[in-house]
Amino acid sequence: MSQVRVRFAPSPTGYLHIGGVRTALFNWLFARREQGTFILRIEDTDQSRSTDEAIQAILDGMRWVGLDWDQGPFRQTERMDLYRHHALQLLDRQQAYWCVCTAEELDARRQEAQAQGGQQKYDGRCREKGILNPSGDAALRFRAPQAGQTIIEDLIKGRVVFDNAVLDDLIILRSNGYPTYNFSVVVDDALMGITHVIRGDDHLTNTPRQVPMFQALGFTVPQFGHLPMIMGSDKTRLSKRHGATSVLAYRDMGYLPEAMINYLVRLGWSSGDQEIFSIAELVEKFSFEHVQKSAAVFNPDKLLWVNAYHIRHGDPSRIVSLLMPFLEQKGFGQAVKTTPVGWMEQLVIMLRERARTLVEMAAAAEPYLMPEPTMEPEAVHKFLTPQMAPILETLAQRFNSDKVFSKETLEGIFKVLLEESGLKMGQLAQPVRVALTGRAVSPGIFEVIDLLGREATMMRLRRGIAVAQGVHS
RNA sequence: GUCCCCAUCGUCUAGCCUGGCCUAGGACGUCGGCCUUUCAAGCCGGCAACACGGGUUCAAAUCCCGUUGGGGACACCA
Repeated sequence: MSQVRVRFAPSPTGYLHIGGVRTALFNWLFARREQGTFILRIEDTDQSRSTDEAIQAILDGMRWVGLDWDQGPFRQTERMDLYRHHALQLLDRQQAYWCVCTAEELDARRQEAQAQGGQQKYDGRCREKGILNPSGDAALRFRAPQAGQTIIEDLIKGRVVFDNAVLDDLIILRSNGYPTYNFSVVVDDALMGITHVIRGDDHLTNTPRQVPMFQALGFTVPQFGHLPMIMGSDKTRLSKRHGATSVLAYRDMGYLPEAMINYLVRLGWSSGDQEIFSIAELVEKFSFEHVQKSAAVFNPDKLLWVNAYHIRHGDPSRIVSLLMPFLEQKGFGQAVKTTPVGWMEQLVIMLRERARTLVEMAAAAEPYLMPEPTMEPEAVHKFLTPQMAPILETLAQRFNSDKVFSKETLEGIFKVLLEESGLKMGQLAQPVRVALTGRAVSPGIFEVIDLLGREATMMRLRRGIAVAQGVHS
């Protein structure tokens, strides 16, 4: 049984795009499922566009979503000798030839052909020149087959047939000595023993160009699987216009990596009616059989829902640690450090029902992390009225004299007071809520009291009473 | 322009390969209700799709052909 070897091969020309993450994910899932090897390769042969920052962003993004690689990251610029060696080998075998047409000439001819509506491919004028030692700048071209067909048995699309007549004599070595994409991929995929090339279907038409190169080089042709693309709401290729497309932007917006993975995998893949998956479940269930052939529209609303689900059902201690950077950003770093872990977990459990992102959760956490939470003016105006002051005072006294200060006894105190005063639950709970949190919206009032504990509850209640009495309003 | 891919609710999809169980299922969103101390969460329900036209067949969302529509590729970018 031959071991599965797959790769993710991004070019470092910008941040890591979520479309790229999905491609990486499918490769990773397949590798893990088959207990194969997942390789990370950086395709940086375009010197003018590749940057070190982009490489860093790719690695950071991959690490954040948890797609760990078994080999690499390899950089193509460190493997130049390999490409040159194999290109020259093709030259020796006359499967490649030197072309002395300049980029400008080619450009002009292409435009002319386009104007006349003709085929936009290299006219082959250097094909039979037999140039052996080009004097000036020259590029090496692959002699592509012009007869017959190239047939791809795609893992996702099925059988795809191309007439070789449409094949161009691609440049494989630029005049600056650098290999071009279609050639370096072939050499690397072959040398790295890649068994399955899983990539976006924008590469489908590159496949018949690459297959003859594998053959000319004497390499085994790998299997191919072309994933449908992700599109924006207007059905055009997903780009910045549609919103954030960098994975790290989603991290910063408070999305969980597992939610990102869960959402992305469902974009083009399914397992019956199931919507929520753990990573382990995905590894167990993933297969190309259920990968969709058609493109999918990215839906931020559903991603948000998936994220909220994972926040609600995730391990609280994990959510606490993921939440930490957002709390630090708000200046609560110190406050949290001196807070017991168990208390933080309770806070998260209390807040998770109404937070769709970690950013929302951090905002909701504020009143509980500061000794004197800021009071929303409208909430104060509406609920902390002078006539509420005596009732709150009574409540405070009874709370204070309560021996155990537990959720149950406090609820009892509340009930008795409601009966005595004739107030409805909402009429009492809202003022208390504003006194304790400064807001008109919060988790259940007894949960809040329970989390705050006697001391903080009493302090805040007193402050609320003062506000209600008009000490400042 | 040439080549290639694709086509089920607004969106993600199940079903299609191996026609009948489909009055087309689920999810997001949306609308209405329940629950309720606010807001959520949860629960119940509504609206909403087989692109079109021909075949094949007793029977087609499912098979075949065409049309239309969408996407992708045609660089000394990847």
